[in-house]
This record gives sequence, structure tokens and C-alpha cells, in this order.
Amino acid sequence: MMDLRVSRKTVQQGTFEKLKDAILAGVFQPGERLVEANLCEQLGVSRASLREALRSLQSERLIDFIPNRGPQIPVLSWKEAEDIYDLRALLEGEAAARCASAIGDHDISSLSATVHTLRRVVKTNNSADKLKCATAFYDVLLHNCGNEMIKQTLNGLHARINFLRARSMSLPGRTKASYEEMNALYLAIKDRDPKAARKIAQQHVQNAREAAREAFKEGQKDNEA
Amino acid sequence: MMDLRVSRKTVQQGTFEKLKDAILAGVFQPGERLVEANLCEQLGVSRASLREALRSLQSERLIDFIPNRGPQIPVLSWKEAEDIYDLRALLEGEAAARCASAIGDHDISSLSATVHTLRRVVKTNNSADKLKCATAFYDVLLHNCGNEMIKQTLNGLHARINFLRARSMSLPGRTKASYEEMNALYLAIKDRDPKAARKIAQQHVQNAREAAREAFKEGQKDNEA
DNA sequence: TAACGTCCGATTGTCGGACAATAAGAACAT
DNA sequence: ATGTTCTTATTGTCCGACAATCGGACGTTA
Repeated sequence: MMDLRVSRKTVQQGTFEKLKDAILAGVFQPGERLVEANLCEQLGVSRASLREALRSLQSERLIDFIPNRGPQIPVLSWKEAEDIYDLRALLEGEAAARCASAIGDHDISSLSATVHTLRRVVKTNNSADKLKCATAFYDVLLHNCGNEMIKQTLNGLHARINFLRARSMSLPGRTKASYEEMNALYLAIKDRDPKAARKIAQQHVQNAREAAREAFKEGQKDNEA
Repeated sequence: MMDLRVSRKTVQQGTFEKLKDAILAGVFQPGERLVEANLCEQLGVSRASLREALRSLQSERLIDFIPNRGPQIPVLSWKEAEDIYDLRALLEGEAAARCASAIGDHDISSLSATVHTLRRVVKTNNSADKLKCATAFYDVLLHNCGNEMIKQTLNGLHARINFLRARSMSLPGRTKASYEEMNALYLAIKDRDPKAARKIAQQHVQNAREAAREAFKEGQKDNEA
């Protein structure tokens, strides 16, 4: 009884999500090995179920599987990160443009509300709330871009970037600039101006990339020391 | 002995590839259920290894996993196919543009050779060779686009589209037109003209989509009958 | 001491067997 | 025709096992 809710998740699905969250939250160090026996104990699942979950994570490139060494957290080179940002800029630009053309009045209100919330949140400097706002904004944007593939692909990219950002990121100066950019994007969408929306979205990602680069170089120095 | 070559593939990897090839080749009908016991026997692997391979295929969206019903071949709606084509157009356009900017003389020769081969092949009407030419051309193009993420994403999309095309496609008239388009793309790349290359590549995909649409509608009729 | 060969513990890759839970279809009753 | 119960095929999950493999510790030799 009490099976209400669609929650009837399978064990593999549950472990997949738990592990994914852990990886994105930065629980593991880049390059760290994931020993199956340990994870089984910590998660309370069998090795079979665990390995199925790990295979899914591998296909999403959230872990590397090295033959006879097992799964480990990938170390992202700057070149790879840059490639991700470039692709993200292309796709988010496209998504923003499509969104500006197709969005309905109701979702424009949602965006407006999110932007207003963000303005308040920026002052508190609460980075969890900040992330929640950004996520909410992008959910609406992607939902309205009208192309499920773009949405899915971008979600995958976001996952990998969050994961890189988990450590060593969130430059202080970016917060305010980030708000300005999101607001500008909102205005372009509200005016249903696809060209402007694309340009702003692309520039936003490129700015994020520059910020990430600095953080990345810093991280390199730490590693050498 | 004789372990020369890096081929030491794991069982799961082997089954993954075999199943992927089978799916892309159209061995299974859309909507068909894949019974684990059968596959285990046919492939000669244990259920554990098979299920790991299936999870990988699931993450690449080549199969659907329905809880308590197991894996089955997805039925692609036209809307989904269209989304894939749209994303493909965007990415291939970008890849072509980047390739035109960055490609070296040697790889231009490769493209030239491929185009010449294709001209011969078109007359023989051998669709296997035709596909091989197209693949070779795109391999060079993607390799020179300078962005590994774009390459990987496009490869995933190609897989899913091939899979859709396996049955009921390859319109006869498209063969010649396809050659013309590829030749035009080659010329633009040779001239290192990114704008032209992007435009041609995008148009090429859009043409392919239109051809696919007709084939798709035909397929629908068959299903009703 | 530096290069090399050998051994060893830890961990993975793989298998087979087991069994409860579930979905789908068949047989049945209303 | 509709609803109910039974049956069966199949999945989801766990366990235990074992050879293969990797990386490091150790000892040997030059």
C-alpha cells in the first residue's frame, strides 16, 4: 500500500541519481578512483545494480571506465572545458533565439518573476539560491525552445560544467554581471527579438568561459604547489 | 599469445558494439521488445554483462528501458526525428564553418579524393559504398572542426538517424543531389569560405530532412494498412 | 643505485544461480 | 461487454564465486 506517486524507482535508477548528485556536488576529487565494494556498502546496493548505474554514468561522461582499473572521476583538461563552453554558446544562442520567437505570455511572466527574484538574491550573496534562479530561468528557456534534442544536449553539457565548477569557482565579480546579462536576455525575449536574444545568450556563455578560465589557471597553480 | 593489438575488449564492450551495430542495421523492429534471456543465449554472455551493455545503449538513447518490461527499440515520432535534423543542421553547419577555417592542405586532399570516389560510386548505385564515402567525408570534416564535443554530439545524432533510416529510406533521386551538395561543400571548404560552408552544410541537412519526411509519411501509411 | 624480474594483495570482469515482484494475457464469472 | 482472478513469462535484484589484471613492494643483479 501507499504506492501513490510515480516514485516506484528501481534501485539502479536511485543509485544512478545519488551518484550523479554526488559527482556534481563535487564529493569526489578529479582523478579519484571509485572502488565498487566501498560504494556498494555506502549505498546499500548490490554490485550488479551499482555497475549498471556506473555504466549509465559512463555514457553521460560523468565517469571514466578504465579497463581492469574500474571507474574514476575524469580530469577535465582546459581544452575539453573550452570545447564544452563553445558548444554551449552555440546551443544556448539557438535556444534563446527560438525561445524568443515561440514563447507564450505566461512563460514570459515566469521569466520576469525569476529575474526579479534574482535581483533580490544577488544582494544576499546566497549562492544556492542564485543557482536555483539560474536553473529556473533556463528551464523555462529550454522548455520554450521547442526542440527536445537541444534541451537534452544542453542539460548534459550543464551537468559536466557544474561538475567542473563545483570546486574553485564562482568568482565574486561575476554575480552582478551575471544578473545584468540574464536581465538583458529576458528583455530581448520579452520583445520577441531572436537575433538579440541569440547574441546576448552567446555572449553570456563566452563571459562565463572567460571567468572559468581564470579559475582554471588558478587551480593549475595549486596543483603544482 | 597473439595479443598484439589493443583489442583486448571486455565482454560488455563487445556486446555493446554488437548490439549497437544490430540496432543501427535495423535488425530489430521499432517497438520490438528485447528479451534478455534470448540475447544472452544468442550473444553467449551472462545476464550481468548484457544488462551493463543495455544500460549504455539506454544512455545513448538507442533503446528504451521500461520499468518491469525491460528494454525495447524506441519508436521515433516524426517530431523527434525533426528535432534531431534541426540540431544536426545547426551542428553540421558550425562544424563545416570551423573546418573551412582550420583545415590543412593534407586533409583537403583527402576530401577531394573522397568526392572523386563518390562521383564514381554514384553511377554504380551501390548504397554501401555510398555510405562509406559519406562517412569518410564527415570523419575528415569533424576531425578538422577542432571541437571534440561537437564531434561526439553529432556522432550520437548520426547513429539515431541511421537507425531511423535503416528501414524505408534512401530515396533514389537523392543520390545524385547528395553528390552535388557534397561537392559544393568541398569547394567551399577548399576555398576556406566558412560562411558558404555553413550555409551549404545546413541546406544539405534540411534537404535530407525533407526526403526523410516523405519516407516517414509513407511508412505511416504502411502501418495503418 | 639504478634497472630488472618476481611475487602479492587489492580490485575488477565475468559468470551462474536464485527468488520476489510485476505486467500482460487467458480463463472465468457477472 | 465488463470486471475479476489465475497463470505465466520476464524483469529487478541480490549473492557468492573465481580467474585475470594492475600496481606496488620486494629482492636480485650489474
